[in-house]
Amino acid sequence: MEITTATASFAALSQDTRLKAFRLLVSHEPEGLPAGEIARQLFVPHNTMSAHLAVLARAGWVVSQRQSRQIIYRASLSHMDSVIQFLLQDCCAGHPELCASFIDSLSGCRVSESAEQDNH
Amino acid sequence: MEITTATASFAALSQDTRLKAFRLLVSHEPEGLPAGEIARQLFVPHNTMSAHLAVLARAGWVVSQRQSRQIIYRASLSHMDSVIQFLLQDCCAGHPELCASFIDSLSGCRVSESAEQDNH
DNA sequence: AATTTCATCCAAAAATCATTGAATTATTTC
DNA sequence: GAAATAATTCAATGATTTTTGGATGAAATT
Repeated sequence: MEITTATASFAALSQDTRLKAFRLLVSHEPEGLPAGEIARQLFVPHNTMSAHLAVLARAGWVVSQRQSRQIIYRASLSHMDSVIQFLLQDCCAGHPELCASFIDSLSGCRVSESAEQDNH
Repeated sequence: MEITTATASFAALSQDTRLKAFRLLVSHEPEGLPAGEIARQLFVPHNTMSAHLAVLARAGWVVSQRQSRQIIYRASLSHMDSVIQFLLQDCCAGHPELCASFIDSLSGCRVSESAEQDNH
């Protein structure tokens, strides 16, 4: 990942409404939510929300798809994965012990019941 | 992690010089680097760098410690861990399959030789 | 084809952030 | 204690971002 891609990604999540919108979309995977519904749930005017969603989309955090009159937004979990990889990169090379403790802290997340495939 | 802590954290890394400084410090763990040295390596005036380091410190990405005339900065790997946890949080609850693929992608990071302890 | 609904685009004002010369503080050295 | 070194703080300017009223676009309904 390029450094400019990374700064743009962080900038996109550096704003309250946008971070909340992204998290909302993560919690609504994989169905997604229409723009207006996101605005409603976050108590933000639609045009303001639209501007924020455009920033998130430009940065790669969300993808959108028209569905009749609505535009459905979805979180891009693969982008999230890329950003996390980027952060850990230098660390894993020089300090594998952090990666170890990090994997430990993820161990609460078991993959037993749901085994779905996802393609975004 | 509070949402305002999270937005402040992302804002701190949303600027080229600051992101580079943080990565530089990650790659210099655990010794750290003095402020002036960071400024020199990134070709930034010291007062500009000082302002950026203050932002990183306020957000929790770095910690500093005076050592005679210099102020040594170090990356806070534990803060990085917290931010990543925050990002994955909603995901692990609802979509454990992403965490799985994420753990997979970390598997290249072996912890065999270095087994140091770290306390920040 | 006019109306309604859902959403984006435009443009301008307000707010926030980045940069840097000059001044200041803290520490060591002579 | 004066000079030198390392870094921060101050203040002012320039640049970017956020917000939103109003206009426009795209699809469905009548």
